[in-house]
Amino acid sequence: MGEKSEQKKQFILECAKKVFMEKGYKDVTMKDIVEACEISRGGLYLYYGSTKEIFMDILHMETQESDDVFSESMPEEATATDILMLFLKEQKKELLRKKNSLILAAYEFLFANKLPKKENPLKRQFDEAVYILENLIESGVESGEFYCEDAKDTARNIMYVLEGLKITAKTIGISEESVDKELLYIIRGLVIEE
Amino acid sequence: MGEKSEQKKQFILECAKKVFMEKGYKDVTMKDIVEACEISRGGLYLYYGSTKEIFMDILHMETQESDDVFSESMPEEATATDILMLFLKEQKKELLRKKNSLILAAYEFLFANKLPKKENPLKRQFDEAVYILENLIESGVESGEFYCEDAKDTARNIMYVLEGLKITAKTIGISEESVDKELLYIIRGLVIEE
Amino acid sequence: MGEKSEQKKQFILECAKKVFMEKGYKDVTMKDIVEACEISRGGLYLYYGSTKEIFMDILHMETQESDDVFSESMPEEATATDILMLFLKEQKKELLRKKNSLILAAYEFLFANKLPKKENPLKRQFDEAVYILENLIESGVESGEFYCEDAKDTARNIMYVLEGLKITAKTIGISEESVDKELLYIIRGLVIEE
Amino acid sequence: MGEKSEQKKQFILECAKKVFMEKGYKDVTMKDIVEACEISRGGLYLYYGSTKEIFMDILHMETQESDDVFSESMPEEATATDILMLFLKEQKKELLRKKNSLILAAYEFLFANKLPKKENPLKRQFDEAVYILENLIESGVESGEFYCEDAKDTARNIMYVLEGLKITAKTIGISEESVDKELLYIIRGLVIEE
DNA sequence: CATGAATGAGAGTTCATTCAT
DNA sequence: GATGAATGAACTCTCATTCAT
Repeated sequence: MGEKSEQKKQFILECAKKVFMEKGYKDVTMKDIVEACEISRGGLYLYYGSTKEIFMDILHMETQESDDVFSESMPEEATATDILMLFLKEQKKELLRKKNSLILAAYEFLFANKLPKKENPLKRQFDEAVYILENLIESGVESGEFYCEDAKDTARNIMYVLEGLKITAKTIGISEESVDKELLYIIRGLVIEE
Repeated sequence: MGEKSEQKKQFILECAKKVFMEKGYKDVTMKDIVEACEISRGGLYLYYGSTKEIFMDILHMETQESDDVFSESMPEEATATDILMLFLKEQKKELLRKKNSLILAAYEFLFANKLPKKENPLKRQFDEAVYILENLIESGVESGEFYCEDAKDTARNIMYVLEGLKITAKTIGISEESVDKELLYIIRGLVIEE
Repeated sequence: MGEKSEQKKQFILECAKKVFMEKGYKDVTMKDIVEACEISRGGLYLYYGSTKEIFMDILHMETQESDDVFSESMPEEATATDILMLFLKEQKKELLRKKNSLILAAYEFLFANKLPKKENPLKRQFDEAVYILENLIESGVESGEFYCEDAKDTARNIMYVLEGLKITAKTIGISEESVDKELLYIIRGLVIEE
Repeated sequence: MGEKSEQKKQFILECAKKVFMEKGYKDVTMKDIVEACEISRGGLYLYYGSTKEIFMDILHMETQESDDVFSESMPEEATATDILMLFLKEQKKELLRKKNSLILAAYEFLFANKLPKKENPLKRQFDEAVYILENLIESGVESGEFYCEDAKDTARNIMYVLEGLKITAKTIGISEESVDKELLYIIRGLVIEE
């Protein structure tokens, strides 16, 4: 398969992604994806043999693209607090998003397919986020903005809270107010108020 | 439906529960449940019209039974710390359990069926746990065991962390060590060390 | 599955047999059989999971029924020569039959599925025919009708010739005249002419 | 089609032959042959429109090449008995061969495609073998090695036995011992023992 | 000539659901 | 009430065949 076929794969992934965002993982059939791509039944099978294959590629694609939150569009003189606030705001936006989210599909996928940790893109994403948060916290401590005994432990704790909020949002539902309250709790545990 | 029919329903729920624990929610077919109950196909339809109906009843049944953690087998003279430790230990046991858990099925179910908050048994369960934790924390503060500015906020935070650990365990996997570290983090944030 | 289901199976086998006689083995699909039986797609799968299963049952059924050639409708005073002639005549009829024959399908089936000898109904049928022929020849020798050095060897040889005629008829074709000539050759090698 | 194209056809036939030897006739798809030839899907269709066309050409090719058994490597002074023995030995080798045989594919092909006798290469091959055997027997009779009333009839009979052995080997299976016994039976019916 | 991506028909198989008994 | 045979819709997957390049 040459370059062209790589383009087609990309095209399929884009179309399929919409389907997964709409229907989650388990409910999606090859037929759904065929229809979303507006290609033929057999045509899809030239590139992918199952929804699982497709979803794994989407997951890899997605987790590659992300984490740019921190690097992108951040002014030079931003304080650690600024960055933390921005990060949490992004997370809030993501977890309150009703549509256009792959989270549900990703969870469903991981329920059904226990990946070895090395190949689990969400594991990588989680660990990376912890690492970045840790550095951020340390820099905040240095600059006197934050108080924190162990940056790594705190970073991890924040991530678990965020995961908890995410799954809560998707299962029992959560109000924006509740999210705000929780994020504030995090911030208050960290930032030194004057 | 008479009493007899209520018994039969109970019987079906018990059998179906095993299936859901085994296979999650989405993969379970009426056929699976028929086979687990060793009743006839038509027989099952006399009581339940879909796996969804069945699972909803199981969920209600389960959330009714639970929360006994706190009330059961707790000596009179137990301190708030004792009770908290016991609670967290229970949670740890639950979230590390590989089999015999309905968590996955429940998540899958809630992904697929957005219930109104009032009817969502997991919402009730979450709120109850928060309430109980809150009281526990307050009593710990009163007894001088804990330090805490806002018992309700802290209780909620702990619950989100636990939810985060639960979903992490089921998706990207988590080691017992990591769980312990996190629970310790919670305790250290609360208990006044001498 | 009770008695009723056994009847249904019989019914399916009868219908399927016609299909196999028509189309051989490999070309027959479950759909063909469904249509021949005039039942539903899923209905067939209640009884048989593949054309292979069906054909094996047909083969067993068929080889059970046969070999009655010798026992049926044979007058008491029939000589060995009479019986031999009748047997060969039956064989001739069978091998010249254009339609209504399972031979082709059976061959195709055995090409594709190497059965262990014990389970191969054609093996049993062949061996039985050899045995019966052997006894017939011996009785002919005793009565002075036949000359033969070794009845078993001769019986076997005759069966191989018949097999050769059968496959020839089905592949390169054979005229009735050629069959007659060959059967005559067999008879002349056995019967003592006056 | 030029010479070059004829070469390509030859190449395709050689590759396809291996596939047919491996899988028989019916199971072989154009895709299989494309893969075996390592050419493009469309490329194959430039030369052949179906597996049937391909197999017919292979069959013609094969039956042209054969029958060299008698002509090849036969010493001048060989007796009729020597030659007969060699012939039967060759036949035995062929019919016991498990792999690398087109017999099965040829049978399957002829089951599915009733060729007019003139175009049936196996018919030609059979007739030629009868003719050669007939001459051999006559020469053996003349040299006093064989006893035989009608050489043509005997030749034909031998060929049917061999066909019978061949199909038996491919369907119900046959042991080398059984083949030997049968070949011995043929020889004893012909050769004058001293 | 040669390529191989694309198409769509068709086979296999599984289940939710019904219904005569 | 209870049964389980029967139905048919839906999905997966594979190929023969075509056609733009």
